[in-house]
Amino acid sequence: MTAVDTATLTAPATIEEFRERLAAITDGLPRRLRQCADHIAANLDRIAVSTVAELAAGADVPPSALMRFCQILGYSGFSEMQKLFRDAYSPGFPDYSTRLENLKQGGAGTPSALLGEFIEAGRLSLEALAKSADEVALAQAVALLSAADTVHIIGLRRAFPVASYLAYVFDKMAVPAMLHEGTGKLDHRHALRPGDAVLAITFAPYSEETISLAQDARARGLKVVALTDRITSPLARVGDAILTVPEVDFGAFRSLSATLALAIALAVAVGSARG
Amino acid sequence: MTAVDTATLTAPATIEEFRERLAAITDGLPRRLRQCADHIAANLDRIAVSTVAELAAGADVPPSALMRFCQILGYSGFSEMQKLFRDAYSPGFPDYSTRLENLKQGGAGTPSALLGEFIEAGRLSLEALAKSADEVALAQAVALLSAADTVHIIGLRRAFPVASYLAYVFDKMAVPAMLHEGTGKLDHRHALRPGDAVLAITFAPYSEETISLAQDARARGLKVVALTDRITSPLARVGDAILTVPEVDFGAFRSLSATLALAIALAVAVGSARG
DNA sequence: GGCGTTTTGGAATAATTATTCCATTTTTAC
DNA sequence: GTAAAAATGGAATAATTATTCCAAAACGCC
Repeated sequence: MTAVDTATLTAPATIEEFRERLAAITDGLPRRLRQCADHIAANLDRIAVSTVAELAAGADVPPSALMRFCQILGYSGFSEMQKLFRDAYSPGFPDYSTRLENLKQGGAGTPSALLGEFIEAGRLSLEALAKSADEVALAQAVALLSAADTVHIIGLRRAFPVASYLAYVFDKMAVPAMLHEGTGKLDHRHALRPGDAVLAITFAPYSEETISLAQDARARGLKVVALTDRITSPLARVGDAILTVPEVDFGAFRSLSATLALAIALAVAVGSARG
Repeated sequence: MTAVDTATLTAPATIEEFRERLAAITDGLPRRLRQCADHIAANLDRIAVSTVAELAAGADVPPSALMRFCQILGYSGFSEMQKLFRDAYSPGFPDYSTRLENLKQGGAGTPSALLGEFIEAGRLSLEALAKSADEVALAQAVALLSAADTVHIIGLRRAFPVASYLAYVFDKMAVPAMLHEGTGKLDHRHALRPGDAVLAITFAPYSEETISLAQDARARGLKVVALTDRITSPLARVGDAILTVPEVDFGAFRSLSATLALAIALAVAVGSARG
């Protein structure tokens, strides 16, 4: 047997474990078995509703290779593995996908097709956010902003809609907040006072004004909450709490669905925390 | 045979048809078969991943009763019926829902729970948009705005983020556009010139300024595209093209996911149509 | 209450699908 | 280049699962 059989003893019991195991063993697998791994990884969602023969055909291997693969993963066979996916199967239901197909069918570039793409991008972003959201960072951010006197919100360009919605929600919830828009090239920096906090939002390509304001606030000892796209963003270096949001772009534009969901949750949580 | 067999000839080919058929025949079915219908209706989402025996057990009937039921619906047997559900199965990622549960588990009111709710609201909105989007109205709206000289965008309060994102996208795509924000109570109404078009956005409770601007534009012979929540909205009366978007609220705040998806699709389509 | 009709349950069978096994090929190590 | 080890494909078999069929039960009608 291969070096892999150290892993043979325990079969993954959740989809998450399954993913990890898959990633861990894929390298160092012989050709046919790797084809299995690749195809399985790319079609996790179809395992629940496929037969050995179908999956094997998709991976372009004989059924027996796929059986071996299941056993390497630690299962007694395909059926046992499939059970995991059948139990976890959640209905991403129904006509939704059919309808999406219809929308896209008009052909690339038609308004309906574009709409279909943006809907899809939004949905993927939300799902990714559900999976990746950092609960600890979110709690931190809520704590920082709840303790602040005034919340200063800054987000320009593509981040501006988010900033303005935050300002709206804070206003409705009676949280003292100020929206910094670059109108008239004034940066209203003097409005930052000790005890305040800054909520800064920016995505690649990062806007300088936003980063500069955040740095400035930091230097003056104010707390900074960063809402950005990656942990490697320049904003992440100056934030006391870092919230990252995975947004799926379609074409040049991002959907903002995930970003807004996170932003509202943050704002509402802060609003309730302040009573 | 029963009175039902008039329907026997054609088997439902989509989930939607299946639903209708089910509803249509359930009354007037003998006891065991009705149990099948009820259980199937309540577990549509598990058909793809279940066996005859499992479903029969769930409905508390012998397998043969379930087989008969499938045939009454017009299928050759269970397998053929199941195929419909296996094919239509849309990849709603397996652990997405698990993770959502985890987020919500923190307890009502915690930041994570809120985030979970907003993600869910966003996703539902997007799905509803996919199902309800009016392709004809969208095409009309694109045509109107593409033909305009300048596009005037107005959306206040909760609609403002949408308006500002539209302004951003139009700018990036070199479409002449002007964002009307209420700054300083100026309404810049004189900026509306013959040949321009207005893109107005408002949701209940509808903002007067937006409606007033739209009416004014209409009176002057400009084309008006309305982006709103219902067909009965006051904005719908003054629009040359009406786009409605079903948004799921959570608490007092709406997710905007669906609205933004529609808005970007519209903007990008207009951008490409203009060259 | 008896007779024709419909419905029912379960056992028998057919079809499909998973799994094993081993002869053959390919790779690896020397 | 050769021998040992690993990987492979496919045919044979086992297991599961779907489907049919029919005797028995329930029902409706007169």
